[in-house]
Amino acid sequence: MYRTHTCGELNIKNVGNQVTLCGWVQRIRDKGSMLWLDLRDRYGITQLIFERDETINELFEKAKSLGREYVIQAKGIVIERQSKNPKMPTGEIEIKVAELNILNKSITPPFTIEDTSDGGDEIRMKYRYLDLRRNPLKNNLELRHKMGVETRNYLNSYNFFEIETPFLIKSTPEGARDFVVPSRMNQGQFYALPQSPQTFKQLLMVAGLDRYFQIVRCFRDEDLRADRQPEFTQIDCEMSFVEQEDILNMFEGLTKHLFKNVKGIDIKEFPRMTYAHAMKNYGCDKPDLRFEMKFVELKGENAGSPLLWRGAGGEVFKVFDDAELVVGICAKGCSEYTRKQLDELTEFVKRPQIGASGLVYVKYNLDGSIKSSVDKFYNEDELKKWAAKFNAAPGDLLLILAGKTEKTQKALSELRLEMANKLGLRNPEIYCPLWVYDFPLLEWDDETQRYYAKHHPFTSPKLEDISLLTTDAGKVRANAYDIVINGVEVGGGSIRIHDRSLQKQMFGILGFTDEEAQKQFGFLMNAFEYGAPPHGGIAFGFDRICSLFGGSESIRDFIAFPKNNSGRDVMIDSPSEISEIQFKELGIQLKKNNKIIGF
RNA sequence: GGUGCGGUAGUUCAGUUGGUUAGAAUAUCGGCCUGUCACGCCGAGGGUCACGGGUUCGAGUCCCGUCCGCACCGCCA
Repeated sequence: MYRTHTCGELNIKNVGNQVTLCGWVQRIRDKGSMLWLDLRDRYGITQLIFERDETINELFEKAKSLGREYVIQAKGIVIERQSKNPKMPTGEIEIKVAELNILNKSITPPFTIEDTSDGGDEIRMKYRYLDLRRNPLKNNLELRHKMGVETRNYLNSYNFFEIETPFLIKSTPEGARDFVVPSRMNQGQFYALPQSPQTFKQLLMVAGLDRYFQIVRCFRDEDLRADRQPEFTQIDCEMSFVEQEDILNMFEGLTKHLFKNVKGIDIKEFPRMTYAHAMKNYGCDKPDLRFEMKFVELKGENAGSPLLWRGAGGEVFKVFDDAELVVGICAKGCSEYTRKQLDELTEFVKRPQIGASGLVYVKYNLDGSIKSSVDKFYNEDELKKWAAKFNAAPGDLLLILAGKTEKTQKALSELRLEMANKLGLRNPEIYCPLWVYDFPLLEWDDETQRYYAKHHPFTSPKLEDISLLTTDAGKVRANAYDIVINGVEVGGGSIRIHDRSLQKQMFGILGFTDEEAQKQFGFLMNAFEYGAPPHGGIAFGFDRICSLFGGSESIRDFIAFPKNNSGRDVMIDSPSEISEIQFKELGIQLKKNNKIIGF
């Protein structure tokens, strides 16, 4: 037996016990004639003590020879410490070692294995197996494990079957780029890795399995971000004989179950908000509801009585006059912002990524006076009317953008988050989930001059909008919904089409000929002819919800072996070239630097 | 595909207008230390300044290109 206990469990009650511990050398404190060693494993740290006068010389010298991250086995007796350390769970005891075995040596690690390591991202990624020894990463993986366990517990209790679906499937042109895998046995043909098990889970519904889930890897060959990996994990779910309401309730339940059982937090009923409402009030379809700061329109579809028509002295303020939308937010308590701070906010919205042309501010000062960047155009009375419209109090700052509706909403939405960051309103310990529903079914793409499915092509249109499909398809709303927490889209789904002719019509609207639709998705439409039940589902971004629960924005910290920005695994150095033989077996040639590789 | 920031000791970083032998902290190694727990004290070693080219009497520093990393935009049904 290698060990009798772990390094996290011994305490004052164990004093006198003979124990054997195994672990890694965290740190050695060598005081000359006595030496302490912190021994670490997954469960914690236990201090070992070696004393020159009381231990045989050979043992003491062996202890002195150890280095960081050596793997050792120590046998000894648990004793009470003379000076205790209340900061650690095992801080009242230490092990007086009688026998020490070096199970494996370690060269000096490239960075320190501490909670706050001295290593940067790059080096820690290269030695990921060392980084994972650190508590923060280890705790993240533990959180992820618990999330998986609780997800299975909940869904199992509601009769969901966990069913695996294939990874080697068929490439389809819609949506994200596929990762493709060449087939050796079918030369010239390729599998694709699934972007999601979408069609398979629908076929499971046709099969009558009724309730399915899978915690499953999905693959998308698109550019990466802090919250996007080429392979990522979804909690993928589908149910038969359900309406939207049933799905929302079931998976609001799952989310609450996870909060309760993993974080110990009780969450109230989730607010529900239409897509249109979210766009109008927050400028985006995944609003962060930890704070208000709702949009107020001074001009636009929802402005009510316009306040902008007359400028002071009869002058017309062209920027506002010509704008499709004039909309702002009220930043509480920010009227004292300096010129420099306001300039920084202006720079923020003018960055190319945001692209607003400028920022109008109105300071509602504590003394009740008003100072704005448009004083030339609007007198104090008019600006006070604006302030009233924003429900602003003395001490508040109005920030106003104008321009094309979509762009302006997006820019103000970014500004809203930025102001909330500055005001400390985005506490990662507070969770505000909500449902957003009634998404548009389709999105028009100017470049290709066609509609794309906003969710995916299997999403059903709302019954009352179906007549619009042939007349004004862009206006059709879908039975689609997202679950949003703290401004993060953690999941989304829809009620699916289960009728062959409607599915066929949908492909038609997306620009597929009947032949193309049949070739790509015939298997699904054929299945619909054999008694497909009404069904719908949802998929949660598992990595994202884990990182959210862990209070982090980056999903990489919640994946054991993630890829970097360019889709590389710098530890194993993939992707990598393959041999000439492999090319030949696959019947593939590659042209690289004007040289043909393969054959 | 695009924008921005970055690449200097094992590691994290500093490095002035372009000017002598490129520094600090930490890690490593050696010495001292009987209650440490971020131990302390003394000392030592450690550099292809990412790579290639250019400007210059002289480049870590300025210019161009390449590579790599991070964040973001496009993209991600």
